[in-house]
Amino acid sequence: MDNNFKSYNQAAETLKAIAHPVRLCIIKGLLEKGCCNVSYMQECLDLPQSTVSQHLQRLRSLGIVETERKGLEVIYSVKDEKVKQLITLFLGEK
Amino acid sequence: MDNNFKSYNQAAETLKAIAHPVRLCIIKGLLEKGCCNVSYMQECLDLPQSTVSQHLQRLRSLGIVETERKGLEVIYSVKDEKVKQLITLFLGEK
DNA sequence: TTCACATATTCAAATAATATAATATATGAG
DNA sequence: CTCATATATTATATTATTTGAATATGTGAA
Repeated sequence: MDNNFKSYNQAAETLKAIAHPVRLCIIKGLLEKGCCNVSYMQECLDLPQSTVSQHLQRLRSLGIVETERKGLEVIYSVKDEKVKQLITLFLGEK
Repeated sequence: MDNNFKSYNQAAETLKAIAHPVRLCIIKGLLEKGCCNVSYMQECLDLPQSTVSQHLQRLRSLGIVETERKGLEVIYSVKDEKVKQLITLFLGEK
């Protein structure tokens, strides 16, 4: 049981970002669909636009998801491989 | 992107319990050592007894760790297999 | 029983996370 | 340029988490 504060803090930060039902749903959905724009997620989740956007920014700031602009839309997809594995582990296949 | 609230909430609850530097350290330490009493963890972590105990109770209430009393001491160990895999994934081998 | 030790629980204060309305920015069409 | 649409940011109120001192409980020894 060592004192590697930094790695524990870093792992905790990533896990906290994932540990929310809406963000789990976003990540799972992105994995199933491959990628997705914000409006579509917003419809599926039935949440205010700013709520969805803030969840997405949180995931993006940690490198969990990445974005690509396509005209007016911003397309999100899951980037972090460990997170992909984690979701498979906790939310089943696909 | 379905609406399986229940499973997302349940997964989020477990992940939230893990997503804290102290609790990560506890779980990692338990995995490395196999099992451990509270006083030892308290020393390693250099935190007040009630703080450590509260973190442990949170992990225990979700079935992430389990306990066995041995005289005055209570021995903790990691019970949840998915959590073991998650820790290996995020905090390296062992 | 009484005592010492190990652990658990309660309470209160401090801090962090969440949700949403309002506002701002970016892009493409006309 | 102006407008409409898609997305991001800010401000703030609400709620949840974390912490540690104080207190309580459980166990074994004498």
